[in-house]
Amino acid sequence: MDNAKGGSAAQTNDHIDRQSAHPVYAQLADAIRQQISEGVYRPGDQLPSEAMLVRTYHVSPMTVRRAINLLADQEVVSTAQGRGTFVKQVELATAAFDLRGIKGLFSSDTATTIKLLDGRIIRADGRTARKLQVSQGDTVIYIRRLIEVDGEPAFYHRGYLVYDPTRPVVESELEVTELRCLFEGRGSSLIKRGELTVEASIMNEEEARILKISLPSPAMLLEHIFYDFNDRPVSWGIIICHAKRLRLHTEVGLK
Amino acid sequence: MDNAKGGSAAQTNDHIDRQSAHPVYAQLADAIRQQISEGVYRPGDQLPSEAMLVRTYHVSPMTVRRAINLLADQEVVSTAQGRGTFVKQVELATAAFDLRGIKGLFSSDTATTIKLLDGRIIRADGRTARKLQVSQGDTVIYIRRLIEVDGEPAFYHRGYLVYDPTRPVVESELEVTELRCLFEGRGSSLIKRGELTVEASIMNEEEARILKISLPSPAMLLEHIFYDFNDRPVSWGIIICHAKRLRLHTEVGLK
DNA sequence: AAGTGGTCTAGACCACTAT
DNA sequence: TAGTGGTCTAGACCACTTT
Repeated sequence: MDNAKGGSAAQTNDHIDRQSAHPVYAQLADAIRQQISEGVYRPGDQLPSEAMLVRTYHVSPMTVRRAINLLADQEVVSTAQGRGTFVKQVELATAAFDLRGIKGLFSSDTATTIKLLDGRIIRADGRTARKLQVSQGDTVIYIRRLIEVDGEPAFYHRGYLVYDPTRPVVESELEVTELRCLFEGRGSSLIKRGELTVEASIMNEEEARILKISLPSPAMLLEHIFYDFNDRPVSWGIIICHAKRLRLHTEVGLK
Repeated sequence: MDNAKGGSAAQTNDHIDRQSAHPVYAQLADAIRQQISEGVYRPGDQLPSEAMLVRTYHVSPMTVRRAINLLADQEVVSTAQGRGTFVKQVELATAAFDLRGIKGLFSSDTATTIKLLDGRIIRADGRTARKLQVSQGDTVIYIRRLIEVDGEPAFYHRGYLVYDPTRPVVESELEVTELRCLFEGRGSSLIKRGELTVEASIMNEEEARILKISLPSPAMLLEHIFYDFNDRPVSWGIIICHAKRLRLHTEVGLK
């Protein structure tokens, strides 16, 4: 408005498109992220104050706030009350690996089948009893599954479920429950939370035979345990696969 | 206000404390999360509408919005324009493992030392040349480090840095740069982004000797590559450790 | 005292979904 | 058409940091 005179100062960066389907706060966040990526603002640098951004981009304080919050959530900037907003340096510790790769195996058009190798009632040994918070010797359901991808054995799953006489388990259920559904987010609504641990391992003879892999072979081991809404364990188990099947990859910093 | 009559209907959940240092939006998010955790709202259930929450908790629409956004970011609920807000089911694929455990080794009071085993200029082999985007045979800096925790060998790091004649590397720098700093978030401000890959492996003879581990041994392998603000590779390397040193753990769902 | 981020209001308007 | 989430405004007030 007030730059009628001295026209040459036209900025190239205050182009917020009000007509766009892309929200203003996201456009603003993108604009700032872009400038960081281009090196306009370097790690450690202070960003323009929120008031300044309000004037520069002609948006309301709340909108600027939201854009900054977005960048802060993404670890791109950090804010300090009373001091300012600063560009963050790359921090390895915040790198996060996810299991979206595995999800693809189930949800997409990949030919993934789950074979039930074994499913029977056994008595819990010490380890299983501890994990499922039952007494040693109590009956639990033991299942072994083989997940095949494109006709090749890929994942070998051994799991233990608490045996609930009031809710008998149908065998056909076992084949799909708890794995495909959990990865797709259609998990049983009985499950409130779970814990996952990933660890490197060396495949043993049985695992190698089932997965048709020659020894010795590095393996990735995924242990999982799920709890219901009473915080009681529901199931515990281990998924094992060849190291190459479960490579965790992530990126830090800006693209 | 309008519940002066029929007093018995006093809710136990509309207790937003305006005096608290805990922001209202966070208190509201906590209250909703708590009710989900208690089973008041089950996975798949629809939450009260935002307008309803405004009336129930006597806060402004923006504040409700922010609370819901928080829960949506945390994968606790999902929103659908025109339909409503719904409680999410546990989804394994969104589980994210981070490296905060490693950070603790460096930043805390743990006795962690970094020993430079080797640091010299070599000619890049095919693999290194490809990773660092230089020509095969070009000079690169090769370093080997041993990270000891509480006097015990813990991580073995082999890295390659592009050799920049304009910015000679001091040996003492090598001992700390790029590792401690990167984990603590005080990484060189020259680095814009990086890629990390975690993979299971079996320790080879050299690695086992340096880490003082008997073979055979499962190992976790962390490959990393960093880029500068010109999107040119700066360094590439591999950190290897015993499987038990790098166990990735995470939780899904609600506590 | 001046400048910074942090929260919150009380609406308005829009886009989408159901009926 | 009514109800839902989604965005945005134009401030106000507060807490904190720096000078």
